[in-house]
Amino acid sequence: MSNSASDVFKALGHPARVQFVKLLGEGEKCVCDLVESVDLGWSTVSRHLSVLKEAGIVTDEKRGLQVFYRLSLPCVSQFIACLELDGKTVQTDCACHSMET
Amino acid sequence: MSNSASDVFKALGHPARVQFVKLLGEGEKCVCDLVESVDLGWSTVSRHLSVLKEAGIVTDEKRGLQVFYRLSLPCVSQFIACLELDGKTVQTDCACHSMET
DNA sequence: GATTGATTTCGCGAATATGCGAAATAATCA
DNA sequence: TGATTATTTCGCATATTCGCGAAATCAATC
Repeated sequence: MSNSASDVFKALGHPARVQFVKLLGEGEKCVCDLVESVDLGWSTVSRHLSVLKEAGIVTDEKRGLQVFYRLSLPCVSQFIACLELDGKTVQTDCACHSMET
Repeated sequence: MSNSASDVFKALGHPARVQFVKLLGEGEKCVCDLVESVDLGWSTVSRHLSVLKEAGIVTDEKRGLQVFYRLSLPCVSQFIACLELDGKTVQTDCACHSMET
């Protein structure tokens, strides 16, 4: 009955949040970078990030004045790439839950 | 801007729909099977299935009186299994978009 | 200690999703 | 043809999500 997978999916069910995960796939970013990448206000972006955080998809760390976000569920970023191959190709490999602490 | 990946995620962002995808991972099922697997009325289940269909995650086929659903995006079912390993294990492989027509 | 800069929280109205029962379809059978 | 079974569509009420601007935090600096 308890379906934590659906919480992860729900958290990813918004274009801005997918966009953030894609960017974070390149490495950590501060909120300012993420705000720039999307046509939304700071408060809205912040809320989207907290949704991703609650779902366990990202973590944040405050350094100085800025807050940096990074992917904590790297397989999500790979799965997105996978979806965007759009039915054409057969797949490589999927490193769900890579072994970071 | 157009983020079809987020449409797939949004479609999966409900426990019943994840449940259906998991069952369909075992093979095709008629709507009656899916209704049984969940505590919701027929009309609700039917709507959930149409959400999955619109997102390209399942296809349906009518045979006689019954409608059968099957996964059209098998990697989704694998990704769910992957998520449910819950951070413990390193991953096998992810057959996104297997080569059915 | 007051100010500045980066980010989050709050409260709101508007849009969307959810679940239901009733009615509509569609295929089969008598 | 009319009844039966399986499923979908519709309309409604409730609940959740979205995006915004204003106000609140919080760390660094003056």
